[in-house]
Amino acid sequence: MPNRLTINDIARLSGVGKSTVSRVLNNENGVSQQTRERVAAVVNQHGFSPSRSARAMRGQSDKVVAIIVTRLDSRAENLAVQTMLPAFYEQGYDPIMMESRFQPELVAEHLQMLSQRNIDGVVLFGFTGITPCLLAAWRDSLVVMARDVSGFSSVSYDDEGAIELLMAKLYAEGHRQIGFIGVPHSDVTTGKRRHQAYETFCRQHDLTPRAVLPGLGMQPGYDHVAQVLTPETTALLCASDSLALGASKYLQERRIALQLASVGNTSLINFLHPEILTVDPGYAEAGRQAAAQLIAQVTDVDAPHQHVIPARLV
Amino acid sequence: MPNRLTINDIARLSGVGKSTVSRVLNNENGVSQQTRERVAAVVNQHGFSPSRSARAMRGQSDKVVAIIVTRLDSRAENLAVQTMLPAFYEQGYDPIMMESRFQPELVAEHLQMLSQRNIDGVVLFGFTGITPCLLAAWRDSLVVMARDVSGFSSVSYDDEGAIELLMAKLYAEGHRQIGFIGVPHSDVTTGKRRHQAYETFCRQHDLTPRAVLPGLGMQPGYDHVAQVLTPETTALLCASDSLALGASKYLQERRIALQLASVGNTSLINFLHPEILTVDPGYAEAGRQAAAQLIAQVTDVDAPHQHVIPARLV
DNA sequence: CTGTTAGCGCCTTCAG
DNA sequence: CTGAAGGCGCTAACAG
Repeated sequence: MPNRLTINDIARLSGVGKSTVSRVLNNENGVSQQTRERVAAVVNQHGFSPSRSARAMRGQSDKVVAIIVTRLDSRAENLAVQTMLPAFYEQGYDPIMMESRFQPELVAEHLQMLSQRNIDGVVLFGFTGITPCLLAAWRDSLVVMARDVSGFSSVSYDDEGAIELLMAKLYAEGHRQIGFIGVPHSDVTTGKRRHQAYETFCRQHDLTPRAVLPGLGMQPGYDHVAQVLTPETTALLCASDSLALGASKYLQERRIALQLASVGNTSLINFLHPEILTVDPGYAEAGRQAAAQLIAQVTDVDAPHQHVIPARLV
Repeated sequence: MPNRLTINDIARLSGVGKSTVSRVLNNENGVSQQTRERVAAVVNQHGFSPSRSARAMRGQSDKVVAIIVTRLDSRAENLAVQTMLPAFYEQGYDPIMMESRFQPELVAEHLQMLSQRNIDGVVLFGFTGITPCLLAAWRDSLVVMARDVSGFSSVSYDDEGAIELLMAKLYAEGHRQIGFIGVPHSDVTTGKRRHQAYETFCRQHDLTPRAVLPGLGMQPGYDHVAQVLTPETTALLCASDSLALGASKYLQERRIALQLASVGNTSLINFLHPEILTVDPGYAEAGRQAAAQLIAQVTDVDAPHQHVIPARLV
């Protein structure tokens, strides 16, 4: 692993000056085809690669980005990160990872730490409590995931679309008593938007809404499903896969047969409960998009931009 | 986020030379208390932090490590990484993450990429197909997780101990017909060792072993449980939590009541199936240990070392 | 105790 | 088209 060769060695080995080697390395023009090939040969032969630190010191960019997830074991975020990583690597960026655990203070600490690293940019998975002022210093080099923070780039999911898709499908299948289990409105996206989309659909189709908003997680799902169930209920819409998991456990225990539907298409739920109707919020695409957007932004070819990923029934 | 101050600025601002500032920054001795405090004040006041690249170039390390997980959504690995990250950050190391997806070629590619990055060290979550020669170049700066590769540092789980713990408990509860569902022996740890520990316990306690080794994952668990069930079977031991999840789905569907036991204590399984007897292989501790070992090793205060984390009933 | 002087490996003028 | 010379921010000798 020691890459002890330097640009000087390569220069000597191929009988040219360092600047020429540098030009070849950076694909600059102003080098004869002959020389270029000769240098390239030596470079490849020795598996030489320029020192990133030296580069960084000269220019600016370290080519390092950070990805701050809420929890490492969030299935949804995993799916996004899974496409994000390769996208970054392809462009020569090294992604370092951090966990916020839904704590704004931890985000602050992490960003603090990152600012001492001369990081190029940050992808932050948003959650309740993230405020613009917390991120102020990063206006140009930050992409928020799953949430839109005014003034910042973001890649978010189509909450309304996802709910509409599911509701329309349930409705088409004949369901008229559809319960909803979600997240408090303090969570704008998973909470407020999804719930409102549900309410809206109910209103437009003359259905009686019955909703409960205990919050994210399996346990809340389990504990609170009962509250939206009436003897007539035939279907239940869940704002997230963890809620669906919890709710479905409850229903199974009570032997209550209900058509479940949920936002969030993960392998876990697909295996455990293939009967659940799910919609893919586009995690994979969101990951790619976030990486692309961040790179575009820090490479100065793009301005902050709000991007919404369309949902897709599966 | 631009840390535009340099050591020179600090020197000027506090009326000393750069070397003095450097000494203060690195807590070296040979600076009067007076001067030290004055410089420190200026540093804090301006929130100055030295450029990592410049430091790295001057011969110090980059303070960057890589963590190569098999899958970002492995619950077991998540738990280990969750403790590993803070451990690295505390020591000033930036962890970059990669996914191997159980493909040795991908590991090779990643290591290749890392060697051009002048990385300090690597934590690699092992799997079948990882050979010493693949890792040869990293002998001194690599820690393998969950597997021991001869000649390399490793942090592994106590496979035998975990199985014994579970079997002993099942036995103590009166179970005499205990099935086993595991992983082929090509996987030395989760596969061979756990299965053999099962066989050994059966032999020692005069039980009739009944095992099937379809491989990791929920689907294999679901598809193959039936093969180890007899009318007399009262308990089933699973080599991993995903197998347990699969098996338990099958049993639930068939309304077969069985005491399940499984290696792998994750919140998912604890919620979904609290009735399953689980043993914690010590993921959290393993993560801490791996980080500590890697740091000790690259700081040159330690030699490669095989570490085994004890299992613990929960 | 403290300042001065060299580079680390690279990119970037600037001459040739 | 190419090489020589500087300097990025920092640390490590070496002088005072």
